[in-house]
Amino acid sequence: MGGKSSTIAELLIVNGGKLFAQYGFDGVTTRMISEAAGLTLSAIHYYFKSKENLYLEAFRYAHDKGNRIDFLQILEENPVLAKTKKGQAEIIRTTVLRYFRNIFDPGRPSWETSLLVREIVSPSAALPALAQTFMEANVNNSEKFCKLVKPDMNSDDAAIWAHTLFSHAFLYILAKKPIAMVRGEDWLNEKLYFRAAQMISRFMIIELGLPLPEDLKQ
Amino acid sequence: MGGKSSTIAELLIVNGGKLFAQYGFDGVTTRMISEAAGLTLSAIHYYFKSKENLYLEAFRYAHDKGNRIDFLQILEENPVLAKTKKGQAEIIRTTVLRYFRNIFDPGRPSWETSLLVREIVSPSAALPALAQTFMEANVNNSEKFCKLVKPDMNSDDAAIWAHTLFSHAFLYILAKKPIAMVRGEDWLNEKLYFRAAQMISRFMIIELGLPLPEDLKQ
DNA sequence: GTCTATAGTTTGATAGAC
DNA sequence: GTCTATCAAACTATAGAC
Repeated sequence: MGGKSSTIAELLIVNGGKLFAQYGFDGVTTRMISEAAGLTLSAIHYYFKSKENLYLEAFRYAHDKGNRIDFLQILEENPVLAKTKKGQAEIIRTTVLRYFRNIFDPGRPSWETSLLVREIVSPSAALPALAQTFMEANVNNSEKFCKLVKPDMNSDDAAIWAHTLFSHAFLYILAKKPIAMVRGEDWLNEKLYFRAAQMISRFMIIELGLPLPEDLKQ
Repeated sequence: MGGKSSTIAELLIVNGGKLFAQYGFDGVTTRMISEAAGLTLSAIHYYFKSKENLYLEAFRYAHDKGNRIDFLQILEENPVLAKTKKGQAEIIRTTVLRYFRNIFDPGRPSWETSLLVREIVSPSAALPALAQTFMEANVNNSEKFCKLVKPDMNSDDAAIWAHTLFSHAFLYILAKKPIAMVRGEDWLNEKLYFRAAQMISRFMIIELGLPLPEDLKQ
């Protein structure tokens, strides 16, 4: 039944999560996981009963570790910002930058994020949980912010607007290997993520008719 | 040895390709494919020797069927367009629209596109071929066009600029199911793709400092 | 060429010694 | 709790009848 904070259980969750994030549920065997953890196959079934159960626990682990970052969050921290157009633009710029920083922070193990994203691509029994929390917060809150700035905004357009941020992150998380093949191993570095964040926030700010901060002007 | 246009071989390729596109290589068994094709397991090994071989043939099939759509293509069709800023904006708008139309045309089986995209997410032995042709044409030609319009454009920024289009398509192809869960089954329809194409081309045109066509103004 | 039957592995999961 | 040994099922692939 997935011991809560047992060292061994967490060892299996982390090693399993890394492998699931990289190869997907079907691409990983229980033997691969137990070997990576320096244990035998039986350990998995002792702590988690089944492979699927281990996956769900790894997913929950990754899900709980993910920081909440969306447009409403910064608005909650500093409600005054929302009152001016300049402040609203600032919310966008800060959110996009935080979003990229959080996802691509090299000092933070990124398999948690990859696992969540891979669940979107290859849905399993864990998808409903992901849809209700992660996507709800990201997509729907973005839409709420969008309509707060521009009340007459079409609901579909608001979603597409938000996708500009998510789809870039989605691409950079999932297509790391092919991108490295085409553009070189070191291309997806911190500097590039910063430039991407700049361009994306520039678009999102202009699209909502807000004034562009000085440092985002071309 | 993959018979070139034998009806049975193509039947296996199409049925296998559809399943590979949906569940990935590891998520599909040879029995699933042969049953879907109304044949027995042996047919696969008779026509293609191995499961991996069938996958590679299905990938090649999907790859060959994919129409080339990139910014340089329209420029080749109508070289005069590139000479004015208005024409350059037109190239962007037309390319983005064609790109979305091609990918999301309901009258066209879309498993070919899904299979190519899934190869990006879960690379196999077929990735190098994909990287050298599909991605080369899409990403690099976009960069070339970008620099043609704006010669002093930073090379990294040009790539990020192009990713705006690709990442949206990437998201809508791969995240169909979770998006349907969050926003409803019918949300990703033709009308939405058209609106997405409008917003994306609006961004790409503005970002390059080109004049916005009348019908793209908000 | 397409089938049935089956070989040879690998998989997830279990039993039982310690 | 962790191991070795093993099971039953599913897998890819092959052999051989027709």
